[in-house]
Amino acid sequence: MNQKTVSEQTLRRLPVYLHYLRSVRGERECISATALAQAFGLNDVQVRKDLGSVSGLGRPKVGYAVEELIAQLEGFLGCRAATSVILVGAGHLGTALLSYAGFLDYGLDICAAFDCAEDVIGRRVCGIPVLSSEELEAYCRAHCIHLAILTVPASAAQQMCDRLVGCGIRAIWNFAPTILRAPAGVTVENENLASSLAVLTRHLNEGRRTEAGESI
Amino acid sequence: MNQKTVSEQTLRRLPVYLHYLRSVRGERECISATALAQAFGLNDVQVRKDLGSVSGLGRPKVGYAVEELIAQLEGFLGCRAATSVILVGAGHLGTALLSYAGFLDYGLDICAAFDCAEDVIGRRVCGIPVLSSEELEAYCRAHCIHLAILTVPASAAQQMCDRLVGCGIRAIWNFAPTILRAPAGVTVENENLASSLAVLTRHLNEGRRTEAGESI
DNA sequence: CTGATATAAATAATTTTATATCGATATTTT
DNA sequence: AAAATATCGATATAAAATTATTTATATCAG
Repeated sequence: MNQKTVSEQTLRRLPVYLHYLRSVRGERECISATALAQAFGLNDVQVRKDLGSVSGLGRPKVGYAVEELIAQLEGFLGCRAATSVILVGAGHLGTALLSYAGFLDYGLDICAAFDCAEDVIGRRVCGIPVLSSEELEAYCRAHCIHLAILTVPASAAQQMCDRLVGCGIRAIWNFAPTILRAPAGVTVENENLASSLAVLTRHLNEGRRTEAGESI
Repeated sequence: MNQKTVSEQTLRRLPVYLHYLRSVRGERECISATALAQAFGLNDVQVRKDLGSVSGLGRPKVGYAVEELIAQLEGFLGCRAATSVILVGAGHLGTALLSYAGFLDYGLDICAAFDCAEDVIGRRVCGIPVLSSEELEAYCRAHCIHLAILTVPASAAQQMCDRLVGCGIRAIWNFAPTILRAPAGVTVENENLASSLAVLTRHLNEGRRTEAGESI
């Protein structure tokens, strides 16, 4: 079994490779690490190392068999057995995520959404039922849900986080612009838009500064 | 001038500090790096180092003056002078972002959205006008736009990226699940949901494996 | 004024991540 | 069949980031 410990950075790149490989499947039988690296603007050795941690059957002069690699990545990332997940907060962003079909490709099956607004409860968004948040605890326990997507307003996030932890959730994907405090054993992944933004605006400002001269 | 080069990891944390500081402003005059670290589950030295790269006026036994620190972070991150930005693709996700008020806090001013669907063109979402994508080039040049948020379907992303580059955009915030190829000088920040997801599901699976025993 | 204490700042050590180098191997060309 | 070439895999090196340790300093209680 190839269950090596993969670094976090590598782990984050693997789904990116997978997505690309899926897009070229059929077009080509094999692909080299060099070609992959070029497609992403990465170092080829890095790609090889990343792939090596889940596969290890690249052939010199040829590369990796696309289908085989896809299968291995899917296996490693757990895209085969779908994980059931709930979404809490069926507002704009929540709805956007519900209607994003791509999740299933990565083994995520959103089975229900929860909200507290009367006018959305009982409706379906892309086939996914929106339930009253009062049913949250009962539903999670009954369906053994361990992963939740949190898209409520920042003001309600921590309170909802506590409720989720209370009913057995072990991982929370937080889209609310707040830092959540959760006990050890519960992972919180903050999808922090402000962070990405900081990187972009720095680039813009650097460009401007260089443009302006700044000669000695 | 404190214009040191800040590492990317640090840069990504700064907006998080800023957000937290804003939430406690008024409540307290000063705050220590230790307290900040605890709030985020980070190492206190790291917080101090991060803050040191933009500020450097913490006082022993007291910490940092909240208001002063906010001002310095805002200055450094460029939250003062708002950057004009356009959003391309007014679908679910696009609308969610348009209605997310928080961007202005980080100096982002979404001044227009573009789409090609007849039924949304001409409408306003949260006060922001949705224009026809045919007007894209003219608008960007007329308003000197350099930053674009891309929320079109993956299939249209690369093509739209090329158009944006063509009309002077220098930074693209890509939400489409594709890798974009852009010339040097144009930064593309991919908001990659699949990567975050990989981290979460690994945690879930690790938990399950440990739970199951795995004794020798 | 003095000493205890909390905290910042500086420095060092560790860990993680990325890149470069090199030999081995399969494929293609001659 | 032999040589050339592209590529993998492993190892080594370098860079970056995080964490630990130490030192210095400001505040507060007595």
